[in-house]
Amino acid sequence: MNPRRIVTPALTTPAAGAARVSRYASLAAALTGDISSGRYKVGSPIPTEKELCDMYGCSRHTVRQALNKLKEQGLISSHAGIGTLVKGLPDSPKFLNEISTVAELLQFASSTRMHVVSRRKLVTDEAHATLLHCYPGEKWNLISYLRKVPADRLPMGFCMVYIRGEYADAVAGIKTVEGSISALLEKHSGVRINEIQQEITAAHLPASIAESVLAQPGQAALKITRHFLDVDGKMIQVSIGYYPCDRYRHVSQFKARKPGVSIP
Amino acid sequence: MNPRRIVTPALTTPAAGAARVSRYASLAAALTGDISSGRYKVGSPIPTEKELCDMYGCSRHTVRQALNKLKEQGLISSHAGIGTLVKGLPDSPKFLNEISTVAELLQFASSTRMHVVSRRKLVTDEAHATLLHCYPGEKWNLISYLRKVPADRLPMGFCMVYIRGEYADAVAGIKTVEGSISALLEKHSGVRINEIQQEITAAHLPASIAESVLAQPGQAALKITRHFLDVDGKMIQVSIGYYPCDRYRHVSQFKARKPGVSIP
DNA sequence: AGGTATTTGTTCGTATGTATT
DNA sequence: GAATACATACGAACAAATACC
Repeated sequence: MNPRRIVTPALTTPAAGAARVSRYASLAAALTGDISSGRYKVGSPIPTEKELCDMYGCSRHTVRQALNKLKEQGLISSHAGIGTLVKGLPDSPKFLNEISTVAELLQFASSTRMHVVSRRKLVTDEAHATLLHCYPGEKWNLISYLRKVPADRLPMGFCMVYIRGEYADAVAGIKTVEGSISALLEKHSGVRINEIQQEITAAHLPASIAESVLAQPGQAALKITRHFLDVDGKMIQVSIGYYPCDRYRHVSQFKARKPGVSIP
Repeated sequence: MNPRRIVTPALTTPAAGAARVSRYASLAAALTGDISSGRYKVGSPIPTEKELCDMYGCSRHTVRQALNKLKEQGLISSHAGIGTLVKGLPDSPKFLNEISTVAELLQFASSTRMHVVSRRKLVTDEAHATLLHCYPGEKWNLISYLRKVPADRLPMGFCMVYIRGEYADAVAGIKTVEGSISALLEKHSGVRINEIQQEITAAHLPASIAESVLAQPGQAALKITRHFLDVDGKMIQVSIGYYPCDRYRHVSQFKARKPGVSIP
């Protein structure tokens, strides 16, 4: 039949006294590699448990622990009398960013407030059209405000918000706001934000903004640009914020999707 | 034979006829019930493996199979020396509305390459412990590299990656890498990254890094710090990257989920 | 159809290592 | 250092499901 010898590259030797990975974990990694490399093809059987014991020189218990890891990830399935079949290719894990509300995305706790510093109407030109992903000649409103923590002297940042004309009533006479502007829009006019595109870059603080936030011109700052779209893909609101370094950190947390849970 | 002591009546006795449910499955069901009934409370320990052996009159191996089922469902977590703690209630539906389509959270992926510039082993001190969320005295590896687009002269950024000692073999002799380091770790040692914490701030480019990336010292840059954790919450890898402004933009997209669609 | 060999599933036992108290 | 508790790994046996002759 076959030469009962180790044709397969042996497991990472636990030789040197350093901290090491468990045998079953190494075996699982090796088998995963063999599946993704095509050595074991989808739909075909992998070697039997006994054969794997011989190939890798370990006990059946260890082999089964490794196979269990692959089963948890949905890579294989096994049945008594049949053997173990490759069910699918290893998928790079998908990560979810767990946020539930727009307010959470904005990350400004309820402890911060917006203080409006200016407000004006405008008709979009070419430059606006590029920024707002709209056509020239549309009516929009522009509101600028400072984001502040009441206890702090220095504002966290300066923000400019473009709002499509028909929704601007929601923020008509407002001086200070808790929460988010998009929440105001949703409450007042019934638009439903369906998609948010967010871009974060580093920038040097422009002089005019530096003055507003009591910072040095040219200081490093986070520039966060967000586009808010409704279900039809219509641009509702665009915000551009400058946050001097040391006054704001953008934090997010991603968790792996559980195997078998599909996301539409 | 050994004394069949069945103190707890929960298990369907395997004796009579052919009640063909495995013992470990029955035990898992019993424990799940005890958790949802509040007999074992969230945050509190459940009996030790040995105690469960005695309570249910089965071997430790069977008990561990049952506990493994609960671990897969995220109900419990166990640690050597501590015991097994209840992590959450069964079927806790605490999932959220919006997802980030981060097929690549690390948005560089395929078109860019990492060029390793230095590599060393270290034993963590207090400062490391704070950064790595670990204890002083642990063995870690530190790899520094430049992220480059092959066609461009200027690198996108400079990155330092801390890797827990036992996983460092995966990147042992590597000079350039396509893709991500965490993918290497997963492939080589079988660790499964389960959670990523990401922090983005603005920073002024330190002189040493500015030199590496051919930029001006003090220039504004994105500083991106990421912590990679496995299912047990163990820190596997921590990366800190500096990306001068104009060389990299961090983009993400959030979409609302249809109301009523819940993720189990 | 029947019997046997193969393969995974379940369960026991034992020993040693590692992390924590 | 000792005791405790989980983690890893070896071995063995039998049961259940399937395949093959």
